[in-house]
Amino acid sequence: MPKKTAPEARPSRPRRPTDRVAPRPPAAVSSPRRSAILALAAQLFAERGFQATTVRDIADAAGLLSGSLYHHFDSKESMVDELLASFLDDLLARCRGIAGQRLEPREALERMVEEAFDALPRHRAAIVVFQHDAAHLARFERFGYLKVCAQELEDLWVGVLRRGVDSGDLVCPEPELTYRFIRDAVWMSVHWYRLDGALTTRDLSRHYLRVLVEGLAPR
Amino acid sequence: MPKKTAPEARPSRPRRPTDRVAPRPPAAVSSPRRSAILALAAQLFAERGFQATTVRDIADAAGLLSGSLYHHFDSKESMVDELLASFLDDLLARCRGIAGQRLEPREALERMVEEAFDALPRHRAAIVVFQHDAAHLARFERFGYLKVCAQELEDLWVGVLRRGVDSGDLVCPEPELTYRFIRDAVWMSVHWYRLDGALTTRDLSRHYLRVLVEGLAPR
DNA sequence: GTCTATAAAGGGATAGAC
DNA sequence: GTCTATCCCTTTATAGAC
Repeated sequence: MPKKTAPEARPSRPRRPTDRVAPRPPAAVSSPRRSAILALAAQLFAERGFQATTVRDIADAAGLLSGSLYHHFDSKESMVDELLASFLDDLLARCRGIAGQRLEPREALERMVEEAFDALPRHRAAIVVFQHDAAHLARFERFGYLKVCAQELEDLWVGVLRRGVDSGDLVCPEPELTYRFIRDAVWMSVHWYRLDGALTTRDLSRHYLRVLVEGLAPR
Repeated sequence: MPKKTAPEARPSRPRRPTDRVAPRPPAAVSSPRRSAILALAAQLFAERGFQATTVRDIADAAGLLSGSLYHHFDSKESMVDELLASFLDDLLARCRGIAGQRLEPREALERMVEEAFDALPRHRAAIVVFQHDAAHLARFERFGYLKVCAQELEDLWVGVLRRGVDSGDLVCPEPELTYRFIRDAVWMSVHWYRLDGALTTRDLSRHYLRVLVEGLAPR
């Protein structure tokens, strides 16, 4: 995979007219075929990582030749861009909703955790890709929003934790550290949680909240 | 990066005499130069991911041309192999030591968490690479040991948790789930923990143990 | 909307001179 | 132990026929 050309905002080859200037005139902005291809690409990105997935892999999965993909998408980057942006849009909207309701802090904490596990089945591939490839992608201008969104999420979470500390509802010495602790534990479950297993995402959120809120020491 | 040839146990090109049959006669098995190159490679793997790091990147960092790398190492794979194997050897030895001491379960839990944070500065690059690339590498025969080691680690941890439940020292409804919870929260910190920051790894382990053992609800 | 064919560049790895 | 030079393959992406 061409490390220097593929996921770069400014390709090193001479700029061509189609280089992300317009949404590529002939490509329908949205179609069932397009969505299906994106879903397949998302699955492959999640399984192998963005960089290890070639456009030929995607084309194979969709029953096309690689060149035909470019009728639907500008580039491999565009696909991962759409995938991540729509995930973050959805997640942020929901978290803003919860944080904005001014629930009791402990209730808000629970709702935030439940929300994350709830998103697992809907955004499985995007979550995996975000965890695996966001750090790399975020180095390119086009993906700058990844950092912005992550920061807003952190702010929403830390706000909830702080309110809990202020009200005496939660004991949490370092809200930023605690946020990372929760975030990492919760989102990493996407790597091993099986939709077809015995556990529902509700079971998972209940278990994680129990450990998180009650702790491992007997009360 | 040639997806099908690079990290594969059986390259698709015709098998050549040097294909991992012997440790490549002329290459010194260990030398300061070799170690220095491996350290540089490890850093690059951690920063960009194994696949996104080219042998030319590594050679540049070492002040060599790419061809010269092959005097020291068989392949890019061999480098990541050495990196991961030596990390896992060290970590497993220490965890076996702790688990084998038959400490009080709560004490053992604390020692295991401290051990993990302790390994952070020593094995920073390897931990990042393990998290980022192990799933992909483990699909190839050569890296089968990654799964074996991960399983042994899980067994050691779950053993400690189970003993805690049996003795009433810990409340932990699902030891496997709890292990994953702890593992993911602890090891993910490698992505944001800064050695040169205000927090020592000891601070980190204390904070995480507090949340984990005492919980966020006031006692 | 898909295919054929191919461009342009980068990838891992090798051989042999020095 | 490093360099020169290069092989051979894969990659993303394009152009134009159908």
